[in-house]
Amino acid sequence: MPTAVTARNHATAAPPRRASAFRAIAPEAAEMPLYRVVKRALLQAIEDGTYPPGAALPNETALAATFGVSIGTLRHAVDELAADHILVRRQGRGTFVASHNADRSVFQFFHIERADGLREAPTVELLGFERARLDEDAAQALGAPAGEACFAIETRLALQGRAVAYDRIVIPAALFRGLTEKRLRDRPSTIYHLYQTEFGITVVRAHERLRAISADRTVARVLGLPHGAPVLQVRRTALTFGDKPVEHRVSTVNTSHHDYVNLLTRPI
Amino acid sequence: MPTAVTARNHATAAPPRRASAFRAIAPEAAEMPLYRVVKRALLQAIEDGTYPPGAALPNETALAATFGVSIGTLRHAVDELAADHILVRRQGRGTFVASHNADRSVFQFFHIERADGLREAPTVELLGFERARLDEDAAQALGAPAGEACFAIETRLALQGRAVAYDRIVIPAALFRGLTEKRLRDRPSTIYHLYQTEFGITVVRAHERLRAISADRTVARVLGLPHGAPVLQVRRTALTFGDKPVEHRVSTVNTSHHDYVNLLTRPI
DNA sequence: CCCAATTTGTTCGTATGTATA
DNA sequence: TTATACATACGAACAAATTGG
Repeated sequence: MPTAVTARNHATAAPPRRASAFRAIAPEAAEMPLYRVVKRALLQAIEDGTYPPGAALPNETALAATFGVSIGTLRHAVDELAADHILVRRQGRGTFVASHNADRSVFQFFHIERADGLREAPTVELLGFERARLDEDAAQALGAPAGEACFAIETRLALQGRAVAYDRIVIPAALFRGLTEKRLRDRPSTIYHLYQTEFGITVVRAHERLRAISADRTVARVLGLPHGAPVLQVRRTALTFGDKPVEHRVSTVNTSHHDYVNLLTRPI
Repeated sequence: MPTAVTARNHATAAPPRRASAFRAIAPEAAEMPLYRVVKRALLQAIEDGTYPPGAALPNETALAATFGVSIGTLRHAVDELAADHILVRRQGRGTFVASHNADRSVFQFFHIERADGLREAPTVELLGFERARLDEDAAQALGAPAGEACFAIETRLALQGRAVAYDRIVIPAALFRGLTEKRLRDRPSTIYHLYQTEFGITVVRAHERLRAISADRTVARVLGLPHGAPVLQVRRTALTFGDKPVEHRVSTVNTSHHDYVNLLTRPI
């Protein structure tokens, strides 16, 4: 729950701007603007489950009162969280914690579309599920020691019945305690939705590094390509709050009929 | 020059919110919020050269007065333009029209970096320059009829002396009247800086479609790769204001030692 | 080195418009 | 229709960064 703080009066006499009780509980934020302190507090409340995914936040007036800031300052904080896809605002309804419905996962994290521009959600087929140990690459990506316990998941993604990508996913076992092949197979929605609803892990952003490689035997078999065919390799690190890595994924994509699409910067 | 408008008083009596002279000069914006009308007017002023790249805008108080809006509304408009990299704000100095210095071109439009994460600006070598006619692909990307006159430019990009990318650039001749190989070769900075300073064309964003292909003879020769090696093909359409396409570029990248990097969403 | 002027950044508060249930 | 919530717009005061004297 966000900490209640005493209201401050800005225009009069001159209460020192940095002396609010609110700031006192976040000493590391000493020289941070107030709206950013509020943003952090909201993030913290989302992380610790005070406001779970899909939940509505209190209205702006109430939130501002809770934090002891003006509604303008509160809105500034919420604006940034909305820009980061952490919150979703809906006029007339409220402000909600973003949840990993199919749309979000597809539009924010899935970048493959047909060469003619048709965009749709892939069908996912589970090819493998096993307990394993982090190899060097995955360990580095996850910021964990090599050899640590993990789950290794393999899936094949298809668009219009055509196999398009072969994904090898590595996630730390410590974060996903109790994951079983059955739970993974029976998930009703995307895998990021499963992370969120079953393990309380919300993927908020990711970075990807791409290169062209030749299909090895495994890739060729899974994607139905000739051995040695050029394929796109996408290495993704998915991050949760505080830029903590929670998933390492290597996608190998057949780009004969599909493209990886990158829309740079925001539209005007 | 931004059009001066009579100031409106919001809090009192009740002058109809939609009846300002400002709105009257932009009838298509009838149902657009005021801050967005201001944003469009600023964009227009930047496009038509009232505020050229690098120029300082009048200060916020003056701009707000010019448009006849409150400073909060003016700031809302400027905020969005800054988020779009059209304007750059500097506390204590002013607000400036973004210009295509090397940094901007590199950080906003160049996505190749060494596999170990080292990021630097490429050295560019001009391989070819000729007048040509738009082929089907380029015509579609540029939204122009095939066969129209264009310039076809070929460059090789190197990082630390190693050839990394082979770029084929197509730009409409009509937009770049007077471009010569010498002017291109003698440019002091990036090619987008040349577009901006010599032809008044500012690239504000772009979209890219990526796929893996096999190096043909030309690519193999230019990049020093074996024929058939897997390479990354990046097809970029660069856009200016109003999402008007101004450049079509096909980059072919040797990703043996470098990656194409995509940082998804904004940092928190 | 410090001071004053200028400009954006932050914060406050209030009133009204618009979408939703 | 009414109530609620976010969206837009107004205005004011002070903080912080920059520049030039």
